[in-house]
Amino acid sequence: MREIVKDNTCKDCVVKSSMIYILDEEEMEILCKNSIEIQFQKGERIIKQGTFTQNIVFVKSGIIKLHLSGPMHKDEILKIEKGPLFVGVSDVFANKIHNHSVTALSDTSTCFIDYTGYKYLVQNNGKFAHELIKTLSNSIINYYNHCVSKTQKQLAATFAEALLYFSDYIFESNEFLIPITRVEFGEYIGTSRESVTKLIHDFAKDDIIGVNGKKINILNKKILQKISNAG
Amino acid sequence: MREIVKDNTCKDCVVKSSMIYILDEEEMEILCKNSIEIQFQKGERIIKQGTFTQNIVFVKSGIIKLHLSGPMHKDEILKIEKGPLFVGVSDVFANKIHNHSVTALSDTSTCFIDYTGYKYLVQNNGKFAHELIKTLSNSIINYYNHCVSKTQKQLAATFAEALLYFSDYIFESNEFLIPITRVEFGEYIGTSRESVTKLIHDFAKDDIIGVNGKKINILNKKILQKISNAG
DNA sequence: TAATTAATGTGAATAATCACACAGATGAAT
DNA sequence: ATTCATCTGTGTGATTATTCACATTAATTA
Repeated sequence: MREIVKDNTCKDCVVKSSMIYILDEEEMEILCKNSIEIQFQKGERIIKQGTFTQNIVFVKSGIIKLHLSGPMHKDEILKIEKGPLFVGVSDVFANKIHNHSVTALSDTSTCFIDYTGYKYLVQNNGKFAHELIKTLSNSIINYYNHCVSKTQKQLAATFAEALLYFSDYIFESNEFLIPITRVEFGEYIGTSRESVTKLIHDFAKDDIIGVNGKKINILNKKILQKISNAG
Repeated sequence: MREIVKDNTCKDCVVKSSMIYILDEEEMEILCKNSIEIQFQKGERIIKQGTFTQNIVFVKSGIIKLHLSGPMHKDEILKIEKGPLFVGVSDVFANKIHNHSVTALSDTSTCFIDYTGYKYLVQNNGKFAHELIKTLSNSIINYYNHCVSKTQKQLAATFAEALLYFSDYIFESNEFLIPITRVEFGEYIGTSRESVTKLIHDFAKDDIIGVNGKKINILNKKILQKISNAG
């Protein structure tokens, strides 16, 4: 973990979320004073569940997971996402305590932003608030759909969907390194490590994917989509 | 379904959400012009998934379900809630189309509010926006927790949790009529109708609950909580 | 490099869940 | 009252997924 403090980081930063474009220079200054740029290595925790909310975290680049230790103290991955995006926002507004953790799945570049400036802008810039509400709303709806899909589909279909998510959204390539272990993959699609192993081998056996450790090759995306849709 | 159009409905309405207290009289007028009070009977659909978003719906009183037809065209109940609360908010801000349905589980009194006034207030009253953001944030976090709990707990624990939810939150009584059928209960806790039947009978056999059709009597809440927590 | 830990693969046994079949109960519509 | 559709209870075999017990292979560190 490496800290870099700069003046006017945000103004000069090339990575901007859609929410930031709404702000003028003065407002950006409000948001960014006391902000700190921090780098995380793969595996490092960015936000820890149960700690007090002090910052909104802007993930400039990198792949991250949102995960939650459930009632049985078993970890579950809520979402896998990539920068640029804000994380920790709902916790800041809902609670004094972070509801879930955020961990880097690749080397990740972030800005920790003191939440007071963020809250000030929400109350004083209607467009900023509106943009945030849109983001939160989308987030809810996506998670509703994700959850229902996971519940109703059989394991193979959920697994296929996850592979397509990596291929089409996260990496935008048919060849990639899975950014998580088999255990984590189980925590993501709601099954055991062993079942993940078996699914991978079943799919490889049918020449749907090529596998070499963490390296995945989508060989037949059509069938993958068919399995995902068939449920 | 019965429509009642009144002038200044909201101002004189005794049922108010926390969000409404923020508004002054002029702002309430903005929100409520073109609002229509509509009554729904048990079983009637209030919002239909797939239709265009035109209104925010304020549920004044009554029990409702949010439900979503999933990828396999199987219905799943996302949430069971009671008024007063707003529904349809995330859909209005995220999309042109309703992502999920809302259906009355008891006779329900609502106000349909044209969303343009609502959006105007979000952009021009920072406190209103802030309050909405808090509500949405809480909603996300609750659903994260709900979902993880449902995934990780065994069926009996999820079922026990649902009974406690009805008893402690929805009805605030140890004796109540389940507001849903066995099929819907399955759609809510993620199992089949048959399994719900079996769970009910198992719990009744152990004298944890008394059952007579839809009528439920919580006989031993301690054990129910223990089962829910044990996972 | 050896020692240690974390991650992965596999088959067999076990458990959970589903799908179907059939019967009875309830309730709304005519 | 009669009809029809929906809702409910219960058992059974089939299907699906989990767990266990190891074996094996990276990855990390002393």
